[in-house]
Amino acid sequence: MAQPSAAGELDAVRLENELLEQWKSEQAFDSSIQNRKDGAPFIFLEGPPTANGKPGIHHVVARTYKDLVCRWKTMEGFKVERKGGWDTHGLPVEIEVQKRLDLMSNEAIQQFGMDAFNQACRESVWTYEAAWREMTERMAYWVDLDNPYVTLDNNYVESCWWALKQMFDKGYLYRGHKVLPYCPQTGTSYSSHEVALGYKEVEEPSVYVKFKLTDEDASILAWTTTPWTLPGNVGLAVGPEVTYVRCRVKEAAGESWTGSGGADVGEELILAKDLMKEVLRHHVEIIEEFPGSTLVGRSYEPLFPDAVPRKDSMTAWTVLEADWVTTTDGTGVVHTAVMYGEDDYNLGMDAGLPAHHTVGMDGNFIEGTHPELDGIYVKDCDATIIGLLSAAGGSNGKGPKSGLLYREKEYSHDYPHCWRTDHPLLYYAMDSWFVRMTAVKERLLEFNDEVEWAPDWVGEGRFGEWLRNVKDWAISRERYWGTPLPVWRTEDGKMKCIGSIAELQEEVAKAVAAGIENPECPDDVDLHRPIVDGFTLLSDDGQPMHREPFVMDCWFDSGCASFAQWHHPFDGGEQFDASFPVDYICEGVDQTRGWFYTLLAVSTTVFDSKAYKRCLSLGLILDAEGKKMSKSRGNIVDPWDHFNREGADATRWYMVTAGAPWNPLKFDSNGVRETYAKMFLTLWNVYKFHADYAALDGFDPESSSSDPAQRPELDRWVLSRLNTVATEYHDGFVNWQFHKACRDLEDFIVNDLSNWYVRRSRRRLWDEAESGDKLACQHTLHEVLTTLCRLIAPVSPFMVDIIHRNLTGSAVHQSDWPLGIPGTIEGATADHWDEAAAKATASLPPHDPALEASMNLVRELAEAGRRVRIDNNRRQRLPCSKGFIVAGPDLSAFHDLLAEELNVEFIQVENDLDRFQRIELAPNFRALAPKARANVNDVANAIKSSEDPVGLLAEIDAGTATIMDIAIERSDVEVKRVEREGFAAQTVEVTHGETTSHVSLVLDMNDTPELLSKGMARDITRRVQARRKTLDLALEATIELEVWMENAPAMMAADEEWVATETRTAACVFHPKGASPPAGAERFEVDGTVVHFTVV
RNA sequence: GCGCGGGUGGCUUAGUCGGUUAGAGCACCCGGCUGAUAACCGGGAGGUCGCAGGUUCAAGUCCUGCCUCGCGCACCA
Repeated sequence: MAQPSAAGELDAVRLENELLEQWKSEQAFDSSIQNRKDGAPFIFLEGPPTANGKPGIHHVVARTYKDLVCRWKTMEGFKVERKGGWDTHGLPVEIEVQKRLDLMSNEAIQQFGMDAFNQACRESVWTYEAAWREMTERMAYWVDLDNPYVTLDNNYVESCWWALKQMFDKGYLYRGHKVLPYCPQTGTSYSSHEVALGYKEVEEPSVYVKFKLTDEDASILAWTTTPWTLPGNVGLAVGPEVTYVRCRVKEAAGESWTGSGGADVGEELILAKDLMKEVLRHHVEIIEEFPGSTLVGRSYEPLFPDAVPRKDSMTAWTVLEADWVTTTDGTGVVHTAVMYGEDDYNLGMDAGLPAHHTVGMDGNFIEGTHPELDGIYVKDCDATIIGLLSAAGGSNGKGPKSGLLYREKEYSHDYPHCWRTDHPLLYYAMDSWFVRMTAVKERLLEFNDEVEWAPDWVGEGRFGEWLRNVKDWAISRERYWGTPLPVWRTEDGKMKCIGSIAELQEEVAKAVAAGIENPECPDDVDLHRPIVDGFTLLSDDGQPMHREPFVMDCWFDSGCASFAQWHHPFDGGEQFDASFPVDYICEGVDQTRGWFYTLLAVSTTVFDSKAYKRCLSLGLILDAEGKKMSKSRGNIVDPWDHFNREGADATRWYMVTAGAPWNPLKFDSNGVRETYAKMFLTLWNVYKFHADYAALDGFDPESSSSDPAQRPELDRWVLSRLNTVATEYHDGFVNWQFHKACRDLEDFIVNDLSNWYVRRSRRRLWDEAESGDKLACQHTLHEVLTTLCRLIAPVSPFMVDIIHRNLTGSAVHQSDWPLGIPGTIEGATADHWDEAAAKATASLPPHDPALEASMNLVRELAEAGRRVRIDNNRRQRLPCSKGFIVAGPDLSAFHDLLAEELNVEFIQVENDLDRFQRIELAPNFRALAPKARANVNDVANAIKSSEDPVGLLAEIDAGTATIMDIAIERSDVEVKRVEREGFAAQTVEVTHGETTSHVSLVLDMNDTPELLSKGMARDITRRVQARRKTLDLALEATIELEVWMENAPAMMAADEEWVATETRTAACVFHPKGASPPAGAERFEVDGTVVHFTVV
């Protein structure tokens, strides 16, 4: 029944594609959850991607880690449901549609019709859904894409409304007028976490401008990097404590002065004393010094007299004081344009400056600002403004002959840009809605402390720092496609927040009853613009209320995912209660200010709870050169390149082993190939070795048995190694060290399993007769392979399922984790379970550390033997009569194995250590240093270079050894035994727990006729085998062999026979000396012997 | 500018409490081994451990400053 069939050649891509079909028809994903329906729940929450962009390799990375943990936990017995999700609202969608329909302004959209526009958005959302689905399925990310949560669904939106109403009722939601980063191209303001996405270094003209005082012939100098804000200037701010100077220009500027601006001799300028050197390009004399406070109240000439109406402001175009003014930049005087800077705005409101826009929402100067500027995009006006200022008398005609520009300087700094359109953002005063995050800061920090972050420094450092500086969340957008802000407002500011469709219907009915006309509001009313804009509600005092014309920041939508995915609180109450807060989320580190934050922000303000318990924050994906992958760079790696070449297994394994999950991953296509060749090919060949012989022999693991305790050392060794490696692997998973876990497991497969166990076991399976030894080997391979399959399954799910199915008849993804299934234990939760009970469910082979240590030594000795031969020029195939093992633990159980590996006739244990070894003493610095202090090096040298180490050691043991007045004790030195010169020997150092010992291997280099004959037989055999292979003969095919030799050792009959048997020769002829070989015979030469042979 | 994380042979990387020969893989060269795979084994070449100071008997490791890359922050006027 579970009898394996032969493996066949590996075609990873075909294998994976066929398996995908099988999984689909078996509903493997679904049953993997159903199998655990009684298990403790482990709650995963999928961060919703946007389906209107193509999935790239970085999505594969994130999905690998999501999938890995979910599969692992499932195997551990937990019930891990995985609802897919799609983020469907917001700017990315709108921009895509705007581009396609050529609607690059808000007017254009409104002309086109909001209704039609939103319909286009709704469709555009799914542009790449098929591509996402294909990628997701192909990489075997198991997630329920058939019942995903979708942020545009009415139910989802209704839950978001509900959440907003909770905030509203708690007083966290408020309407404000603030200066916000604003993008005129998209016509929307941004929240700080969106701004953070778009900082770019730019070089811009900065200008030093003269503000001519009205009552005397002097100008105050101020600096700005945004010349376009100058028409809006209505004030200057100085630090009251800062020392300013008034100085007079003594002589014209030097030749080196370039660029616009300047000053005449005799002109008087005012600026901070500290910044004179930095700013001034003229020789000046200081006329007076004074604190900023004496400047306060002075008035100056507006730069652009018609740009801002004074209205009733008493303080416009005067000097104000502000304590945040410093002398680190500029002139120590801050140009204040009320509407275009946060500080400016606050200062302006306090001081009563006129709040008047000189720039429209489209980013162009408003009519009436200045004839040369009106209607032009502000960022295109730098040169014009500089020109106007520089004219004689300046832009207002009241300045000095030299104009109002003192100096121009290119200035490079990081400036926020729109993360969608790449345009510079303008700080712009506007109406907006906020969530009062500052009110819950302490709670945010407390909840964050409870989250298990991987790596911890993202939580403590990066995210913690963000929370400690938390700002109120600007959640409204002047856009069309999104969750509408459910707040209705009267003209005089009375407000209602609607938290459900039912409530909306109720309010609409009320309004209709009061005679306000309204469209129908059915149960399935579409909760989008413009439908919701059409409803007019009634305030408690009988006034009409209109909806605030905003949509929500789309990050708010995804921040509601933990409950909105269940339509909480309207539906799915139990499901929500049982799954909040979630156990695990995993996204790129770029989500720190994105989803990681909004999830916590929403859960804190709505539920006063954290939203997730564990968060794996992944590093950025870079290209092979270490550059960020981006469409514009054209260095995006298409996952299909690898899915179709090395397969998803290798791609996933590569990603996990390439580095720690939180480190930036340099994605190297070669690395995927290497992983395929090393890890998966090796695994397949080990499996093939087992399966092919198992099929041949009709091996059935269930109908035969082999007591592990009775198996040969080699078997018990590999099983113990498996135990050790599996345990460490599991610990790695627990500690998020997936990379280390997988690297070690790969090393086990390649080194221990393939290169030692299988290599050493090959002949055991060639035996055609049934034997206990063969059975032991088959059972061992069976156990090792099935356990490996289960360990690898969460990371790379394909090949191991094929192997597991063929070996056991069951799917690996329905099987149990070899280290136990805590999820099935009575009373277990995702966080706690009975450790002892969990251990009892583990299924690992016996652990035998002593055996592992011995085998380790054996392997070292085998390697030492090869070194000895190379050092002594003795070819590997020529046997030695004796090999001596000097010192070390008892290895008699491995003598046969060693003899074969070393190609010696006989292993002898040498008890007289001094026959082949001598002693070396090495200083133990750690012990010596405290005693010898500064002399430690001299003492150490004396010990190292001792002429008579044996004598010295004897003195030390007798307690009479003294070097440089320091008594040397046994613990001050390490005794090393090394091979004596003149022998064909090598010494290896082995550590057995605390103690290290030195074991030497000595080979007897003397030849005998028997040895020479044997060696020659092996050489001939090896050449004939190679010939068989090139002739592509079947394994069981027999041949006819003829051999001619010159200058050869005499061949023993037994050796000639051995050649015949090994090479499956029916008729073997060794021609006598002197016979000449036919032309075309194979020829080779070894140690002076020339051999010809023919194979027929 | 401030904060975090890096910088180790051509490439990728390990390096614990500071301990004296800085370890591995890929690639390269030489040799060996193989009815064993795209393999394996041995050896070799290749390193100013970003730079400069400092602490120490001893620094890749600790301290200070600087350079550089990445990420994050922002009241930058």
